[in-house]
Amino acid sequence: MKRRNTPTKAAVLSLLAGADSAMSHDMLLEMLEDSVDRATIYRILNRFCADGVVHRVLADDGKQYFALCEDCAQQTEHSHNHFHFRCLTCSRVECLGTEVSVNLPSGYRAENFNGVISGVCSRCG
Amino acid sequence: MKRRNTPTKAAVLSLLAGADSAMSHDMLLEMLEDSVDRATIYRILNRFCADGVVHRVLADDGKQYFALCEDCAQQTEHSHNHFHFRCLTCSRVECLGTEVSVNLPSGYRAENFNGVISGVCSRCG
DNA sequence: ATATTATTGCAATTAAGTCGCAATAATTGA
DNA sequence: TCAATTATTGCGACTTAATTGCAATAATAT
Repeated sequence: MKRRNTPTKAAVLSLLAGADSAMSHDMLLEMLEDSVDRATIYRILNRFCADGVVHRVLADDGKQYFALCEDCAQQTEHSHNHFHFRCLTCSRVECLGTEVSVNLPSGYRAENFNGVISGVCSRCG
Repeated sequence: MKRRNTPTKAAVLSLLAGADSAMSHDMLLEMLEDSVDRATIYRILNRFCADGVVHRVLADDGKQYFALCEDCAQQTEHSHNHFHFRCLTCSRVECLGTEVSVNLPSGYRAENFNGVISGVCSRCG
């Protein structure tokens, strides 16, 4: 399963790189002006996740949002224990820098972290 | 919109009260042996949420889970800043007691907190 | 007992995401 | 450079979670 470079893949990547917030499938689809099939975008994003290029956030609106793994790319222990903030007004999903550590009961092993706080951001408040 | 007491509402409430973990729609439906319509359960749970009887957790499997607001019932500031743990093996969603405080950038106002960690719990690990 | 209206059941619908499969197009190697 | 291999795409159908409209039912108040 060696990965190939395709125009669409590159386009999605550059959109994510240029974005100042996490993006959903619809947002990407819209920005690509429907020149690409929905399923293709889903698949590209899933591959990015599998490859650790991007991380996935399931927001409390039930949608998945994706953001580039910028800072965490170099780290060996690839953890995403930080929160995301979803603005109920402008519906932007942005990354809150602060890493959070939750100590689990003994015997528990964490595999995935998903923390979302929704509310109103400063520019909408 | 004054609330009425119905057998189904009481049944759902007692199931939630007796559960040691958060419950999803399907789980409730199954425990009620399909004697109640799906939509009814959804509506009852949404009313419970609106009334602050129950809190809703959106887990990273894309499903909603509901748990009684036990400890937090008496508090005036009704905050749910605690994590839930979803076991990937037994798929139980349980409440992690520890309250977490995330400090937002200035000008941000939090409305909702949704924190889920998934992994393997002690009895499955 | 009766009127009011919240709640229910049913069916249809929305929305997010996935999947199978044939067609297309990156890559690899001669 | 060209052909072979196979990852990727597009299309459509499908799955799953949850919501909604509406008529029928039943809990409450008078």
